Amino acid sequence: MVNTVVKQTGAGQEKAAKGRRARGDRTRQAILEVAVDLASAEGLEGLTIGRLASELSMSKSGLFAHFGSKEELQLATVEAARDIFIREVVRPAFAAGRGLPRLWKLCDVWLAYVKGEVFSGGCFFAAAAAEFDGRPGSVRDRVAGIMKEWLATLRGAITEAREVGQLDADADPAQLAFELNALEMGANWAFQLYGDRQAFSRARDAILERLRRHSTASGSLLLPQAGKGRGGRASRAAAR
Amino acid sequence: MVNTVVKQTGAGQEKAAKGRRARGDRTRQAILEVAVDLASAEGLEGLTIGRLASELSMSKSGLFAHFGSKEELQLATVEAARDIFIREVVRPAFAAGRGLPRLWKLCDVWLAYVKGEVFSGGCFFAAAAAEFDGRPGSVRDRVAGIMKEWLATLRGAITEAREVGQLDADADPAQLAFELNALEMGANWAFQLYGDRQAFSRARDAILERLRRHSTASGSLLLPQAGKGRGGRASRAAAR
DNA sequence: TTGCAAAACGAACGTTCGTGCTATCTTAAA
DNA sequence: TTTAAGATAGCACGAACGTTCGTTTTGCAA
Repeated sequence: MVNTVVKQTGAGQEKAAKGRRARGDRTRQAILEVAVDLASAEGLEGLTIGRLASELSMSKSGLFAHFGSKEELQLATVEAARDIFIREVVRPAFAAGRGLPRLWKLCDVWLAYVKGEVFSGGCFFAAAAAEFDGRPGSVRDRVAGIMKEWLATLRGAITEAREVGQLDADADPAQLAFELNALEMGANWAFQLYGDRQAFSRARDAILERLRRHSTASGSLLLPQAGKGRGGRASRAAAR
Repeated sequence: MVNTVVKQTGAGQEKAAKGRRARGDRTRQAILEVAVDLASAEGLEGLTIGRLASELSMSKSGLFAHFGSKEELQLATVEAARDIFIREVVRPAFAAGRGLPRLWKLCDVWLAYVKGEVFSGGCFFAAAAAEFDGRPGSVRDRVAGIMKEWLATLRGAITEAREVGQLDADADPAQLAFELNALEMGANWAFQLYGDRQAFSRARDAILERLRRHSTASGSLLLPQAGKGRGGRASRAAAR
């Protein structure tokens, strides 16, 4: 039953199965993989050690030993979610050129990250922030810190876009970042609560409108044309 | 200990203390008053019968008898929150004239409702929606229904404003309602997580910009002037 | 082959959860 | 003054929670 979690493969697995310790690390990672998905759907508090253990067909105590406390498990889960977020959203967006293309990509990939159900409960951090915003503690602090990172990333791309003359000088980075983030989270909210996929095209349209409004002549050429792309049903039907 | 909750006042109390039943109803209401505030801060699931009972200095079983199940308690709490929301937000906004004034008032009063901490955990429904969006059941359905009512109220005001020529004909009510709601919830999010009061002026500015963008010449006269009103510190310092 | 530390287990701890059952108190009506 | 219904309390339940403990299994190193 132990090896239900971590199969002792012969060789050629990503990280060579070197020592006893490595085995433990792989189990830990396997636990967190499930924990992250479970927590995004049922909340970090609803993420129960017993539930998690039975989901992985291992004992509560064996699982518990990896973390030492529920709070540590929650923190590790948050950290694992951050890794996934960076891999799925931040890194791909940074493949785009500095400034406006990157800013737009950040927003576009974020919407895809929710739409594609990278986490089955939508944006992990939107859920965690709502759950912990009223409970002081290390989990809350970490979640708040990560969302600050995200806002800083948006602000950074906006500032760059201004510096290279793609956005007007009167575009306030903090204000614009607030609005873009709010529209993204609004799409997440509508999709989670109503399964409303149209929310993504609404958010997309609103964001593009926002960006165009502050774009210089050279900047606006870097944005997708209206009615194109991953838009709603209507825009696809009207295209061509 | 009974009368810790409902004091047996002589007379002149709002509803005359008529019968045994009326007394129970008043206790029920007193329970819900506390329940709503507790739930907005700690969540509808974190709202515990034992905790609620000790908060009211009454027994678990005595309190429990009023509802029969936790789910019924949650539903009653949601309903009580809706009553408060209607009293604090919808009703005041409907005092404003039909169309654009009412639409703006809806947004403005909503921001005040969060800023003024009508519920100590911020917008009750934003919290409840985030908590229950992944758990099917009657609570989720009711919360989703109430938020649909709110969006419909926004859409209704937008449609009215269009009909009386205050908003452009090309302003899509569903799209605009989505954006206004997203910006409001964004302010709630920033305030809950960071205590950031500036978020209110950011949301206010963004909403006004949205409304002005779609306003006709006659409509724009009905909106507050830029940089005036309950804005942030900066706008107050710059005024006059 | 044996030794030994890491990993996982199983059982139990004390607490809290939601939920019943029954007795007692309060009070309008008879 | 008696009666009966409604409101509340007291107590107990089974389950699940996070956590601790001692033991067993596992697999590299000597």
